[in-house]
Amino acid sequence: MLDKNSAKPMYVQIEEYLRERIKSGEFSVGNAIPSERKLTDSLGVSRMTVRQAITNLVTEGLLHRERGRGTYVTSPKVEQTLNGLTSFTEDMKDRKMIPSNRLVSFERVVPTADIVEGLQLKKDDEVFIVERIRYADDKPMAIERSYIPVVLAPDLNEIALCGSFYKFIEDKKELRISHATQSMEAVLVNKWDAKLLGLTDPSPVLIIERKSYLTNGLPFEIVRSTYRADRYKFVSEIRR
Amino acid sequence: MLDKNSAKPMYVQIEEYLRERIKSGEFSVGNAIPSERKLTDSLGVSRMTVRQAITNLVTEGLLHRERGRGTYVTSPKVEQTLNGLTSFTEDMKDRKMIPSNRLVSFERVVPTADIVEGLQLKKDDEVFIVERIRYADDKPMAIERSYIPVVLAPDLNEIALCGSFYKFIEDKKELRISHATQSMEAVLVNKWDAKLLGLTDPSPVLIIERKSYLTNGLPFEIVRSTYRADRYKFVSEIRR
DNA sequence: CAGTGGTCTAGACCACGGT
DNA sequence: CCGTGGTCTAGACCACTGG
Repeated sequence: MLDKNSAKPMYVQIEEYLRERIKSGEFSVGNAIPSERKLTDSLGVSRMTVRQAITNLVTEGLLHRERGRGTYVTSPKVEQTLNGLTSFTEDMKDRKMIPSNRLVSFERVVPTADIVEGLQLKKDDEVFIVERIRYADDKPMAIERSYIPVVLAPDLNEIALCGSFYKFIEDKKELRISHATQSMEAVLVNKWDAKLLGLTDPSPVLIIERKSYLTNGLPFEIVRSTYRADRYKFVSEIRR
Repeated sequence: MLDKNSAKPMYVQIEEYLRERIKSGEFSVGNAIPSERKLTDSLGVSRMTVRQAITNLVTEGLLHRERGRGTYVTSPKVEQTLNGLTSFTEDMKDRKMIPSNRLVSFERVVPTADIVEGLQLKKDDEVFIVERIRYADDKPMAIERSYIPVVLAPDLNEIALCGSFYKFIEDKKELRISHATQSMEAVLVNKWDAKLLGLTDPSPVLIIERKSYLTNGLPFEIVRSTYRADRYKFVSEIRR
């Protein structure tokens, strides 16, 4: 069942073990899983190790603990992938749509003051500005403009942009992405964007600005997007 | 410094200790805090206890660990309160605006099928429907319609609605709130809502639907809101 | 190499819930 | 009362980063 010699830590194996039993219905929604001490015995590990696995699943929202009673299975979590920091590509795949995109422009310039401040740059530091139109199922979904400090990825080029930029940062540059702050508002589309998005008359659009950070606390990208409101609904999960 | 006999667990005291040193600048952004073993010695607790405190601060996003190097302070978290599951009242206070509201209607009815399904009700179960106009700085901000199962709070009345409904649920009813799922989209306002919100002509509004859950996995409230897009910007923080 | 975080053990006592 | 999760100890070995 569990492999003590595996490279996988025991607590990860225990997480998978519990996840499987829950998915299979052996431990069902609303009911308690075996107590920590029972799992300790049956799995042959120490209680702290069992607790580490359970704690992770509680943080994920799959289980919840009740002192003096037990540990229970919560809702089935349909929303699994809807959270988290994802790229446009991943986002559209989650929505069962086929993503594609067209590069409109790719420049290297000294940015305006708001970007300098937002990306915590020094005076005269350069950024790449990448402007793209994003499609879902071959219909325009959003206009996207990204600002990326040149110093973080001096070798960024149009080819690297074809794949996932997040993957590029994490794999090629050996930097780790931590989190992002995002703002969203609705406005009426302007004429220029309307043309690019294939909209007519007064149509609402969603303006999303996202700033992404590395684990060292430095911002590495600002993205400003304009989404067709008739095709895009933003879904999120909020923890108390 | 730390009080072993306090009702407060040691790891909570250690969290507070670290938070204070970070706020005071003694442990500053981008730099490492003392290693786990040094904290173990200087605080006179075991390493697992120190780790528990640090793990919580890492989950919060205040620290991040680097294997073989150390534990570092991340960005100052301006967004502190912008996340989390909050009520309209709390939300507006965060934005330095004064919230108020007008009760439009308060009914007790058997709801439509979508609400029955969304709240996992049985046939003929009743809900309260609370309709309110929400104001910020005395100007209309949103129209809000809440659906709450009668069975969860049979004594709900207009007075209880003056305060925080979340507090009512948690304190009076001894239920614990876990999380919520939320969707947000932009549309053009209809004539009726335009009148209530004081909008004219084609104006965009944000439609937000939130379903909130208890720790036992059951939904306890659905809220459908229509926000004036010209006055409301939705800000969130996303973790990878 | 010494120092760091990552994982794990085999116990312990506590506070709480239900019988 | 017993069983539950909550907290805590005093060690241990590992894998990784850096000088």
